[in-house]
Amino acid sequence: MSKRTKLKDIADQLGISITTVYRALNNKSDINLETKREILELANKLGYRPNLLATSLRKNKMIPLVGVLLPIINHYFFSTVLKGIMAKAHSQNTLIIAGESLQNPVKEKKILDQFMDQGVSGIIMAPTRNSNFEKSIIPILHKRTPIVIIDRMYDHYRGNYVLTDDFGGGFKATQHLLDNGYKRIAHISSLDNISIGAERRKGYIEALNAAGIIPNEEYIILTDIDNPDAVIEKGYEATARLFKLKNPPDAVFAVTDDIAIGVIEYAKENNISIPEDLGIVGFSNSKMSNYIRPRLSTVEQNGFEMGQLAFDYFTKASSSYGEVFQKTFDLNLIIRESSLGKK
Amino acid sequence: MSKRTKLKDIADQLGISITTVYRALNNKSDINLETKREILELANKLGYRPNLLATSLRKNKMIPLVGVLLPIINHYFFSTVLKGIMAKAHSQNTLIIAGESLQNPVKEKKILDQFMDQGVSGIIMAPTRNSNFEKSIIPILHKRTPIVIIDRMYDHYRGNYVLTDDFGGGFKATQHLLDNGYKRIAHISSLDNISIGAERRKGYIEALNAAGIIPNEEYIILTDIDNPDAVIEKGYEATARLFKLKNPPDAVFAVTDDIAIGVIEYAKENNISIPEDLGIVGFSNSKMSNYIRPRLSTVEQNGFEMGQLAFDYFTKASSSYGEVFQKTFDLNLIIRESSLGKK
DNA sequence: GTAATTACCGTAAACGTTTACGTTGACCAA
DNA sequence: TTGGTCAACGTAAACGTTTACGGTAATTAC
Repeated sequence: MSKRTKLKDIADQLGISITTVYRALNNKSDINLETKREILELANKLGYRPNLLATSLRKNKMIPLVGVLLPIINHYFFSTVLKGIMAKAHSQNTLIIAGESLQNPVKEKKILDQFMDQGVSGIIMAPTRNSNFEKSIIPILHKRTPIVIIDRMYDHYRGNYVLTDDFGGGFKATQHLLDNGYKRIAHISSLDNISIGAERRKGYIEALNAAGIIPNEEYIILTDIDNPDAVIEKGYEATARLFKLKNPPDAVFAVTDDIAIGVIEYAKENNISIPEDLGIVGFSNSKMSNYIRPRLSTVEQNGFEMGQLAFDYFTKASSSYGEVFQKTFDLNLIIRESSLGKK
Repeated sequence: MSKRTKLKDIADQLGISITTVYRALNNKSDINLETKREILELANKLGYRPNLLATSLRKNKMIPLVGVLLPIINHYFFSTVLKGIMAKAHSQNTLIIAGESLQNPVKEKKILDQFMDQGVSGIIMAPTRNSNFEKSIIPILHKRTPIVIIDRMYDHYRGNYVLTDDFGGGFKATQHLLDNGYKRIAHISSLDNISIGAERRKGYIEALNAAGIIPNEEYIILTDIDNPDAVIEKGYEATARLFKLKNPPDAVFAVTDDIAIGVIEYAKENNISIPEDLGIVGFSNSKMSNYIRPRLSTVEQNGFEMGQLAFDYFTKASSSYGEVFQKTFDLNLIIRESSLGKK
């Protein structure tokens, strides 16, 4: 593998100066046409490509670059977050380098390192695990690169973030089911390592408590939602477990719309009618939730808006010293057919 | 706006050398603890951030960067393509800068320019319009940056690409409807500016011709699918138009799953039973297509595999002179409930 | 006492491109 | 001849960080 050719290589081979070569390649004046022709020919032969690091350094102009790290890319909510970030970024001539952690803390760390190596001027990320805080975030803070956390939270994080009120969302969803007459409300949740799952579960439990209902351990199922292509299936399986209980639930609050769709799939196959026999509420207002039948009641999450705000926070954080920007969006319940109450 | 502080600023203010400042900020040895403390304090006060251009230039280390430009980001097919590209890229320590053209040729050109300015070592893109070839692509080829076109085509493009056989897909879908007894098959297509729409439409027409059926102009509706959030609605409207005809169709081949879902929505609202009164086939095998009822027959497109191959082609093209890599995937029909034949 | 070690710090040259400025020789006018 | 103009090219200093190498003073060893 030969080294990359630079101006000096061309200059040396032709016995002329770097400046002349530069002039030829950049259409500057003060150069003989014949010389120029020779230079262009050799440059082409050697496959010369300017080193943009040197160029930008000298010209003191660098396109700002922001790293965006999300757990899953081909997922409606996260890809919409990315869209929101991009909308703002493009309007400010900022480029986005995107990475997918696939819920893998090792991969997350590696990508963040690459972001830093590449010289991003900021990072917007949804952490995979609650446990990766020190390894992933601290080193970045130490290099004074602005971070904005989105959607998910670390316990000890005190920096910029754009979150949603997952607790409140879980609370509202559960209370809505209670209000519509459902008594035995189950909850299909994620494993403990993801903050959003824990928060929504807390909201669910708190809503039950507020109604004087003692949460039933059997009604809470923790399931692995790491693999996006298998989540619906996971929801199906969890529902199957719930309906094997002596006293099955009459409603399910699902931590995710995809889980809820799995619940619906199970109900359809087993002739359980929704919402009469089983009320369902999902989470995120995915595109699908509005077109499945019965149309799925869900908690609205505006990924686009969140992404835009996250980028705004990055911008602000970049031009301020130590100031911290934080926002937790309230979540609205979208009531559709799947939770309209028992017959 | 004050200038960005550099090592020299700190060195001057403390009356020491740049090297010492450097040692303090990078945890090198050969430095007095007290000096280090002073430097860190001042650096923090001045908000020092290393210039990563200079760093990378000096270290002669630059992480390879590939620009990926897609029409829409929060769309199942394209986000899955992106996922495929990333899977390969991450495994090879390559970073991805992603852009969204939103079907806007001006935006497309601008983002491509930014990619080049940033110094990408390659570009993978799905073109927005058939018309933007010269403005967008030629300048990149001229700079000898490898390009891989994905999913969509330019008429005069002769470089690397990863496509699907949209013509064949349209043909198979239409023929399948014919085989299942549908006679009056309509087609909801995209506007002419997008190559995939034109190809699928050709396949539809060819299949009719092969069956000895003269395509009916009234059954072909061209609709704008640029705005992803409105596509389902567009499908709904197009269907409404079809059913206002004296002789409405008994089947619809939709250029997109989202369009097909709009068709289904219309059918449900108007008590048109699927597949008995109306057969439907979509395109792309979106996640939703398998969970909507009736489950949607569709043409399978493996975005993940396409993305992976596109990245492989970029890699190959980078290390070869002039060799061209091209692949057109055959498409399989996935037969589900929405096209099972007339009663 | 001298020699060797150590802790701390500075000098200067890189990385590749860009640019202000200077130089050379040719040509022409007076 | 002198002076001036112009085309064509070169010199050298930037951009900010990194690093090989050298230097000084103070400490330790013998």
